[in-house]
Amino acid sequence: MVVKRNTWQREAVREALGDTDGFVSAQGLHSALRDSGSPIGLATVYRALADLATEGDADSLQSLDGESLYRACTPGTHHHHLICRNCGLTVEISADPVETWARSVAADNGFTQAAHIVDVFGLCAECSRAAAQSGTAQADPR
Amino acid sequence: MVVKRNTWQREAVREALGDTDGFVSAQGLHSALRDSGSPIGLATVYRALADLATEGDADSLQSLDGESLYRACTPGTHHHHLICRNCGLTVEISADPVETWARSVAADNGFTQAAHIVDVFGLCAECSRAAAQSGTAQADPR
DNA sequence: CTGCTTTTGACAATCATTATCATTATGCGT
DNA sequence: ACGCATAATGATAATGATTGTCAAAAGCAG
Repeated sequence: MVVKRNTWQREAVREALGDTDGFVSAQGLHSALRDSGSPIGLATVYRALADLATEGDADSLQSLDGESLYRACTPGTHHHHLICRNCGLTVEISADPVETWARSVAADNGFTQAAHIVDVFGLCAECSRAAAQSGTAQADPR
Repeated sequence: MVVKRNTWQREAVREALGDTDGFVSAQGLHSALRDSGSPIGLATVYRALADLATEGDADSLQSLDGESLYRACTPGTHHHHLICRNCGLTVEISADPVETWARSVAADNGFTQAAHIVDVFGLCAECSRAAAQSGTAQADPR
């Protein structure tokens, strides 16, 4: 691969990722695109996502059950997420204290080009209530 | 499952995990045990590891290529990692400011049972130097 | 020791992701 | 605008880690 070409598929992925608010799995993004009428292939979504990640236009992290999740990464707006592990509700949160902490910790250890993954999972107010009522407040994170 | 039983297999896994210094994949631990003469089964290693993780005796994180890595975890010590995305060097970091921040952010939004993912990626001192010299500071994590 | 129940372990099943490879389409030179 | 070299696509097979299954083999209480 010496020259990179522009295809509508790549753009579609980029756009779909941008339209999504929280995190999406590659598979999820693929079916979303399919539902929107795009006959895009699964492998292509994976490739596009990987490219976006390498170019810095997307962030990737691993979900608790091993899926790779992606999110659009608008340069300039850096924020994190508070995610309900039951209903999937996602709240954007800013984490200024964490930003500075991450930078200093990295610097203290001689690391450069520090990026960080910071996300908080929990049960949102509603799901907390539901869980508390249903006897077993046992919420298996898996 | 009402009663938990003690088997030599479970102990073997616990011990093997303790003897290992860094992180091990389930598969890696399994073959290590096999090499040591234990005729333990792969599925059992997975189960034991999962149990240890739920009991808080082990930490688990996902490697960059999707494997689940485990490590012995002294109960009570909660910490995060600073990982070199080039050579894989891992430094344990404590993140007290982040802990409190995570809790308060979660509480502010009505979330309960907050867990968090906090990991910092970067280039360690050595790799930074190497990258700076080799013209293209492009380090593909994959 | 006996019996009931958990645990094991070999193997099949699953799931996400990656490789394959023939086909299509893009970008550049003309 | 046309054609060509070649990168990109996409259907599908392959891979690899993890989990489910279930009969057989322990553990533990009495």
